[in-house]
This record gives sequence, C-alpha cells and structure tokens, in this order.
Amino acid sequence: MAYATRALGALGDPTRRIIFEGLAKRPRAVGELARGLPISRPAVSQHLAVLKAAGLVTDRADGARRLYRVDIAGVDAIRAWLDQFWDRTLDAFKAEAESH
Amino acid sequence: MAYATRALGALGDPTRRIIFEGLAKRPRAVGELARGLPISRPAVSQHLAVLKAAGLVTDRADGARRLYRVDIAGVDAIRAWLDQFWDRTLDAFKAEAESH
DNA sequence: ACTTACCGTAAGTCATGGCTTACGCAACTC
DNA sequence: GAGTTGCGTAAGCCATGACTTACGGTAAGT
Repeated sequence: MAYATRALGALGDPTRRIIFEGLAKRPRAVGELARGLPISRPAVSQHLAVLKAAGLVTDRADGARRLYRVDIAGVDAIRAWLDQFWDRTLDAFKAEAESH
Repeated sequence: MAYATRALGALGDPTRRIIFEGLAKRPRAVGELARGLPISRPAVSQHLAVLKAAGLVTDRADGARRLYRVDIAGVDAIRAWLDQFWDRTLDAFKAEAESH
C-alpha cells in the first residue's frame, strides 16, 4: 500500500516516466539512458534512485556499468491500488441506483 | 495515451490522492472535502480542476453546490498504460532467457 | 601504475507548483 | 432584496524538487 503511493509519486514526474518506458523495452545502463535525454547523467542517476525506492526498477552491477531494469513489483502495487476504485465506484453507483 | 500521462501526473500529488480516495467512497461537494483536509477550500477546488482535466473525476451541479465523483475513464487510462509494461518486460525476460 | 570509462553523492541554484488571501458570481433562505 | 452559503478564479508567496557542477570511488584497458 505504501509502495503504491510511492510508485505513483515516482511516476508523477514526466522525465521519470520516459526513463521507465525506456527500461521497459530493454535493460539499460545509466549513461546509455542519459545520452538519449536532454538532462545530465547525475540527474538520470537521481531519477533512478527514486524509481528504485518505489520498487519500480532494480539495478545490477555489470562491470563498471550498472544495469537497470523494470521491476514488476511497483507496477503491481499501482494495479492493486487502482483495483480498489473499480469496486468502490461500482458500489457507489449501485447504492445510488437503489436509493430511488 | 495522453490521458494516461496526465492522470499519472495528477495522482502524483499526495493531497490529490487523498481527495480521489475520498470521492471513491461517495460523491462529495467541494466544501465537504475541504472540511476534512488541512488545506483551504480554493486549494481543493484547484486540485479538483487538475483531476477533472486528467479524466479522473466528473462534476455535476447540485443547487449552489457542485458534486464531484470518480470517473473511471482516467483510472482505465492508467490501467492501459500499465498493461504495456507487463507485456514488454515479459518479452524482455523471455528474450534474455533464450539468449543463453 | 596510469589512463579512461562509468557511476553515485554532495552542495548549491532555480523554476515549478501547491497554498493562501481576496474577489466576484450564482443559488437558496427568510 | 438583503443576507448566507457554496463555488471558481486571480494574484502572489513560498517550499519542494529537479537540475547542474564538482568530487571521489570502482572497474576495465594499455
């Protein structure tokens, strides 16, 4: 649950969404991501730290490089959070329909 | 698609998430929401405008009041956006498994 | 060992956006 | 019609956070 809120907060930033979408296609290193973006490499590194804390990516050492990939855990946390609203809003509609 | 990015941007703010969760239980008026929050009524009004632009809520006039309720469209847009990553990351795993 | 490549962290700057107060407008009450 | 309630918008303030440069540390190459 707390994971879902942090994941939503992380994906609230447009740059982080682009980075996340880039990692979805295939795992990449930090510098590789930075070259395709209009921001510096440390900025990408900071974004990746936020995504990692939200359970949206995992990192793995690969020599001097560091490969990042998408972590399904964070995606699933958002999914579970969204599922609440389907049920609740349907109940709200039902309750309203019965009230008249 | 553009709806999904705006919806994610909207739910990136913790206060908007609380407002959104409040509306999920039952439709509410602006002032009613503001009384349960530590911020002013205009602030709530501005948050609702953002949620509305993201397709996450709809509003309806009720006398002098204005009732807001959850709109499934925005929720569904995020869902569709998330679905991409399930497929892509699974493909990435599969491709990596086959490569050795 | 020296150099090069790749990365994370620290410190500082600056803009985005969330919040407030003030205002004007519509709807309901008496 | 005067007063009250409920709401949206405008203007301005201020804190959060995104970004930069600078630095140190590890791994591979020559």
